[in-house]
Amino acid sequence: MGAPKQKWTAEEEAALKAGVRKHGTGKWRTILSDPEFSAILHSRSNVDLKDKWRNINVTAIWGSRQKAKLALKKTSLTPKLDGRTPVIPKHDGRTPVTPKQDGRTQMTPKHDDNTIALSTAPQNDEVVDAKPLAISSGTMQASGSKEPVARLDKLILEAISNLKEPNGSDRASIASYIEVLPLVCKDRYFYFADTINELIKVQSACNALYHGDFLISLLLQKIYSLLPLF
Amino acid sequence: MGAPKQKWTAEEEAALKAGVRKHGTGKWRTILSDPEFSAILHSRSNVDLKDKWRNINVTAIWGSRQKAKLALKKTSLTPKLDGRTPVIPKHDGRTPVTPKQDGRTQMTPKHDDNTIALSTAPQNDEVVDAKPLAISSGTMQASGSKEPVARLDKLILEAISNLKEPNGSDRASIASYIEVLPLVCKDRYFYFADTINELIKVQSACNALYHGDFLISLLLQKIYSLLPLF
DNA sequence: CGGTAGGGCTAGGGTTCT
DNA sequence: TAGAACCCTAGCCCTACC
Repeated sequence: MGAPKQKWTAEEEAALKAGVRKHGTGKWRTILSDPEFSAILHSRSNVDLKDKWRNINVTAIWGSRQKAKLALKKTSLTPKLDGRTPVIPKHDGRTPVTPKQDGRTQMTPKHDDNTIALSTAPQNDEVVDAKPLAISSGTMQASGSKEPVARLDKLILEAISNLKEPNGSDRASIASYIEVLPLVCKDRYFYFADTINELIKVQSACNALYHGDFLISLLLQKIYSLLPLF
Repeated sequence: MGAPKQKWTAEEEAALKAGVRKHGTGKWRTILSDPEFSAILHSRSNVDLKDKWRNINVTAIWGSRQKAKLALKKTSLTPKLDGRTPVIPKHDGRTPVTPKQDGRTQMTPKHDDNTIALSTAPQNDEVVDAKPLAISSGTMQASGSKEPVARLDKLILEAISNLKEPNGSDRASIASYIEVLPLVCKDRYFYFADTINELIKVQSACNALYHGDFLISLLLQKIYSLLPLF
C-alpha cells in the first residue's frame, strides 16, 4: 500500500536517454534539473534515474546473451583471442598505497592499471584492417557470475548476426543492440551517445552491405577507433 | 571514474577510532598528523576521517533499532517478524517530489540493547561458553554468495594478528576491533551461523594467536550482544 | 588558504513487488 | 523465476562558515 510502483513510461524513458545523451551518465541530478527534461521526469528522483538506467543496461546485456545461441558467422575476422586476462573493474583489496591526489584538476580520464591498453589509438577512421584486439572483457563480478561479459567484438558480431534480416536491420534495431556498449565500457567514461552516433553513421554509409563481413568489419573498426578516446 | 572508491579497512577504522579516543572528535587534522596513525591513514584526508566517523555513528545508532530482518528460511523456527523502521528524516540523494509515502508500521521492538561502550569501562562480561550459538543452524547457503559477509574470518584474523602482543591482546584492543563486526554483519543475520562457524574455524587455526577459548567466548559474546534480535 | 560541519550526490548492493 | 522499481548507505564532493 505504501508504494504503488510507478512504471516508467516510454516518454520518461526517452527523456532519460536523451538526458544521458546530453549530459552523460552519472549526471542524474543535472538531467533532472534540465528544463528540457524536468517536466517529463518531475515525478522521478535522481536515484530513480540512476536505477532505471541500470535496468535498461542490464536488460540489454541479458538480451544479447539470450540471443547468443545463434551461431556466429564465420567471418574472416573472427577474433581468436581467448583466455585473455579479464579486466576487472572492481577493486577488491585496494590497499592504501595511492594517496589521493588533492589537486582535483581536470578529470583526466585515467586508465586503471588493469585496463587493456589499446595501442591503436587514433580516432582515425581510415583504419582498414579490422584487427580486433581483446577489448575489455571483465567479468561480471564474482558472485554468481556465470560468464564474463561478452567481449565487445563478440557483442557486435552477435548483434549483427541476430539482427540479420532479409533486407537488413533498421537503425533502431542496431541501436538497441549497441546500447550494450556503455555497460561494457563503463568505468571508462565511454559515452553511449557518441557510440550510437558513430555507429549509425557507419550504418547509413554502408547500408547496402548490411550484414556482410565487410560491414561487420567496419563496425568493429569504428568501435575500436572509438575506444581509445576515453 | 578517476577515484574508484576506497573502502575503509578494519585497520583504518580502528585507527580512526583510536584517534578519536585520543584527540577527540573534530580533530581530524590532528589525528592525521599523529605519527601513531599517520601511517595507517596516510591515504585518507581529514575530510575523509570526518565522513567516516559520521558514517560509523550513523550506522551504530541505526543499527540498534534496525529493522528486524526477516528471519527467512521456510524453517518455521523463527516467527517471521517483519517490520519497517520508522523512516526518519534522512537525506539521501533523493530530492524530488516524493509522491511516495509509505506509512508502514513500526517494528516490534524486541530488545535493542546493544551499543556497548567498549572504549571505556569493561562491562561485566561473564565469560559464557560458546555454545548458545547454535541458533539458526541450517543456513548453510553452501555455494554461491560468500561475498556479502565480507570475509568475517579475515577480519577476525586481521584483528588477532594485528593486535598480537607478547602476552596477548587486552580486552580493549580486541573490542576495538570487534566493533567493526556489527557493521559487517548487520542485516545479515542469516549468515550468522556461517559466521560462527568461521569463527570456530579461526579459533582452531589460530590457536596460538589468542588466548584460547576464553577469548573466543568473549568475541562471540560480543558479537552476540551486538546483533539485535534472536 | 586551512579546517570543520553538514548538506547533497552517486554507485552499487539489496530488497520488494509483480 | 526474472525483471523492474525501489531502498539503504559508504564514500565523496560541495559550500558555508570560521
